[in-house]
Amino acid sequence: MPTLPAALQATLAERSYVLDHAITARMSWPPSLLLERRDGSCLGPTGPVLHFAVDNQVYRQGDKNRSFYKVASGVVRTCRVLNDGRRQIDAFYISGDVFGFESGAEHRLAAEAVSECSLIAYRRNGMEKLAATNDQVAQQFFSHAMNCLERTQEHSMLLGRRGAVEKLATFLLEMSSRQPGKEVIDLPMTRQDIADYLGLTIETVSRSLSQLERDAVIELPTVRRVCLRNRAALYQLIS
Amino acid sequence: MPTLPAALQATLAERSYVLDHAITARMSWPPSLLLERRDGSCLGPTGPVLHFAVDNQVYRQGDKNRSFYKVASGVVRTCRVLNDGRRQIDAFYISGDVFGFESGAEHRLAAEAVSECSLIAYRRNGMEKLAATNDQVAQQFFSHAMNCLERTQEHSMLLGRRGAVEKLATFLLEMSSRQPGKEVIDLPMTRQDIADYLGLTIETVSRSLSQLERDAVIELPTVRRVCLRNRAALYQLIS
DNA sequence: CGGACGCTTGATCTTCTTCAATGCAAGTGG
DNA sequence: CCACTTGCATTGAAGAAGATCAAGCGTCCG
Repeated sequence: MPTLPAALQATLAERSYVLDHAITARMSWPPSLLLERRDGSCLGPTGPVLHFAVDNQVYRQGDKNRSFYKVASGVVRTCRVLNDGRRQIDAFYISGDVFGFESGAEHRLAAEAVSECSLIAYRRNGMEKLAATNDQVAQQFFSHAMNCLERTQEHSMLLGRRGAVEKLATFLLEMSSRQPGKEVIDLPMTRQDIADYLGLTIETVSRSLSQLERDAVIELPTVRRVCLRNRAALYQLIS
Repeated sequence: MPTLPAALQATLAERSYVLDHAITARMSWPPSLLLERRDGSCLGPTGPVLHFAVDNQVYRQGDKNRSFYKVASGVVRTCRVLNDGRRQIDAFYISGDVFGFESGAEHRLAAEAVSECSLIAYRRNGMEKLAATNDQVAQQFFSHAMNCLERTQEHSMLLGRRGAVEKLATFLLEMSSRQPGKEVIDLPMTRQDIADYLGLTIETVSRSLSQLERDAVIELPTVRRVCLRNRAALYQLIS
């Protein structure tokens, strides 16, 4: 998914929802949804643009499911936690991604700000009415659900059957594919977040990264920045 | 999900598709879809009833995605395998469940017969045309996709953050909920299948079951039959 | 400068896997 | 009907991967 030009980003922050993901919407993982027309008018009944500080919750597990959201800037994670504190992060969402799209009356996953971020809220019942009358919107919703499903299935394979280093390799390539063109990846999330996404501990994440650096597959110029030195090796790791 | 009366099962095998899952379709995991009208007429363009012997493949990873299927009898598994042979089973499908519902041009998961089974095939392009003109069908498809998504997300939590015994406890309760009323569960799949579903090895599955039996939580009258002696203990395990 | 926070690294421990042997039930052929 | 094979399943012992526990390090920020 192409990142938006800075000017457009700025406009976005000003509550003008000009986006053009029509082409990419169907094919790519990032759960993008075309919620705006080309002329900039809004397709559905939106709520306000919301701002969240790091680690603030957009909604909790069990919260009434009234809205879903599109990331205007920043990064969001969705996750589930067991009552003994173990956490599984389901996905990370970056600029342009849509999350919080669930069918039940309550959110089954929590959503939290990984970094400072702004979100556009979409009222769920409004959008559902819209989908009922607008086939294209309904199609978009369906498409979005299927994309999420396929990605989650892929994630299950990862969690169930891959070792620590393989998990990290997969993660890095996934992150890379979402910041295309860039050879140096920015990791907006903590090691704990990565660990909870991959079903590992922070220590194992750290060790696996060090391992990859020792093997000259990656470089870690700073702690939150990764340079993929040997993509082929990474691809081979995930076989 | 209620099992069908024997007479109805027989009729079904004769290519008459009288089913009535309308009420359960929206709420339960088993991915049920209402593909037949109450009067017995078929809602969409179906293919034939197909029969598969144990371990036969309904379709492979990469096969053209032309149909999806409803289980008339028997059990089916969907899975992905890595090229070194590691396998992750995504789900088991029993009588009444719909599987093979994907949006891409090719199947990303394989589907195989766990036991001898018969399936009703539905042509994908026909159903898509139908969905485009029939809102109720489109709604069913969407609903189905969301159900699958939620179940897969739950499964991710299991794979990433639960220990062996917890995994088994979850699995047994899940199986139990799909054979409601029965205190003795039939496991139609092998230990290897269970292992690949839970991200474990057969040995660990076996040991965990023995463990649970030693703790008087379950009983194993035969190797493929489990009796839940202490449901409360199982629920507590999954906390 | 000092503290807080997140990250790394090492040592040890646990859990699960791997390897190998045995058991058990169903099916086959003498 | 009974040996014999065959295909799961169980069990034990050894090993490995990852978790846990415990320092230390770096960087950011007051």
